[in-house]
Amino acid sequence: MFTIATWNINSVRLREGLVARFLREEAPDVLCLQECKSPVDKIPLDQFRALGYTHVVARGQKGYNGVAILSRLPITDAGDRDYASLGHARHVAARLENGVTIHNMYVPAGGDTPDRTVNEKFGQKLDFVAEMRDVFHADRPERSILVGDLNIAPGEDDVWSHKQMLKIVSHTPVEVDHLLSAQDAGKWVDVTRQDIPAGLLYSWWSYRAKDWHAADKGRRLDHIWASQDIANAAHASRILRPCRGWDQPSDHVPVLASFDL
DNA sequence: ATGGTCGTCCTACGA
Repeated sequence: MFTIATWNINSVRLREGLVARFLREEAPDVLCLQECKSPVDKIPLDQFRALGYTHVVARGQKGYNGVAILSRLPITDAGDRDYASLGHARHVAARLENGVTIHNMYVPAGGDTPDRTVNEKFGQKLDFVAEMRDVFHADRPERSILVGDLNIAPGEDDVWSHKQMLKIVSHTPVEVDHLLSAQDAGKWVDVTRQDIPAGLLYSWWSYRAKDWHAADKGRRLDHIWASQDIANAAHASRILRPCRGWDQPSDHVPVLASFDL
């Protein structure tokens, strides 16, 4: 059995202490981070190594984006892909010794206006997810786990108000269609919803709310998917809402799952 | 309808 976690950390350098606290308290075998906002050689790894996370596979750039996989199990680098040819550090893959491949993804947020004719970023987001669909269609994933900040909340219970979110980037029908097509092309199973099928579920709350907890206008943007062949090994999914209340928090909280593999 | 908050790095820009 192993556990995997995904967390958009919104600067790993600023929140090194929060990552260390999470690793001490939850001790996942693998932690996938997004929005590290750091070149790989400036990620503060010493504290993570001291906690047992001695294996690291990462891609980074200065100031923006960046994905990292920290593991206390041995992993090897399984490459990356420049989805939508943006030149951004938004994907990296690693392989465990049991043959499981882990994809760590950070899908573009897509800007404020859900119209690619006036907002280039929205088009890039759709193109990114369409390329995910094409890649999974051409080469159907096996013994694979895909995690990350997909920046899309697909279900009605993945947002605080389905009706009020229909024209808000992250929950528009065209984005949801793209994401579900990518999921279907790879025969990916949404592990979090397999484990917790009913009810509101959020992994992100805006910094702009006066009282994020009271307003509770959240969205489930962070996901753990498993390929069909290993989906029945997944269990014990959790979303750690309390992390949003930590000092100087990320606007995202960790999502976890366990696999009997 | 609007403005609200962060992080990075220099002044906006992306989220």
